[in-house]
Amino acid sequence: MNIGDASALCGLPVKTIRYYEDIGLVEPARRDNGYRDYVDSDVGHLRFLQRARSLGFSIETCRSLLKLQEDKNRESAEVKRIALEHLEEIDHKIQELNALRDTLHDVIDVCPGDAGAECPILDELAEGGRRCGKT
Amino acid sequence: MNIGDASALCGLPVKTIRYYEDIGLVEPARRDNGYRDYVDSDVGHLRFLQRARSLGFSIETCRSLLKLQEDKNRESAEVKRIALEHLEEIDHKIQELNALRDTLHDVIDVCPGDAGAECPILDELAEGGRRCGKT
DNA sequence: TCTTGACCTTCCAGCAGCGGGAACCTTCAT
DNA sequence: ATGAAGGTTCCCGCTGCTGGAAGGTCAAGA
Repeated sequence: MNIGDASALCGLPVKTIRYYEDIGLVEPARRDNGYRDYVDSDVGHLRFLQRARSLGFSIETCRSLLKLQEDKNRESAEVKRIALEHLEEIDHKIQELNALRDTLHDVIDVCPGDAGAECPILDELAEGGRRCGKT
Repeated sequence: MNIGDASALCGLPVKTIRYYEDIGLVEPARRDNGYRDYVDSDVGHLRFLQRARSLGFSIETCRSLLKLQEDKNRESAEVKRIALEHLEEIDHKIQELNALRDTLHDVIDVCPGDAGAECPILDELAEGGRRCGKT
């Protein structure tokens, strides 16, 4: 099957699929005319990647997960470890964003938002009041 | 003052300061020897940028904010509008990450994490169960 | 005076994870 | 025969820096 069909089946853009081949993630056979020829297992891998990426796993982590999926001697503990590590990163990002959000919200709150030039937001940025997070 | 001193005062790496000059954010005078010469107002701008960036504003938004700070005819409403827009983006990201987190947590939860090869996480990625977010 | 070392300068390359577009080839339907 | 809709490679661009190479400058010590 051509790359366009594979794209339709896995939900990844053609460009992305070619990129994944470049970095050695899914390397399909080639036909005489030079066209890539995707078989079902290739599409399966692409779908796997699409889902893993949509869960926020990095490309390199996806590579590891794909290898684990192929490896029949794998231990689910290894997969779980990887996933937990990722979960922690996400939790960490959420924490950071929440702190950011609160700081931003506070400073926005005290801004009149009118036609005057007086602006606590700019003051905060310029002078860096004690309120600014990241102790 | 030299770039190293400016760096120490504003908390930005030397490389970053030079980059900000490249993109026209803070362009200090030069001395005869070619060295950049930062005055207090330059450092003020750098500190402003450091704080705005740490609040997650994009470089281009920082540029706008810096212009607004310079503009004595500004209206605080404009600043507030920009900040609110940014706040919404952050809220949006938080939503996404929370959804991600929940999905990930659910799938991790059912994985035994033992020495066996059986792994619901990989199954989920391969088959894409109904549980996978992003309707 | 010479040298050492810490600065400073420019430029070039690279990270993630693709997307856009040029320039070209292949296939298929009309 | 022709044109559209695929396919191919290649290279640049994005964000926001960061690292490194190759060199110029400056202050202090021997």
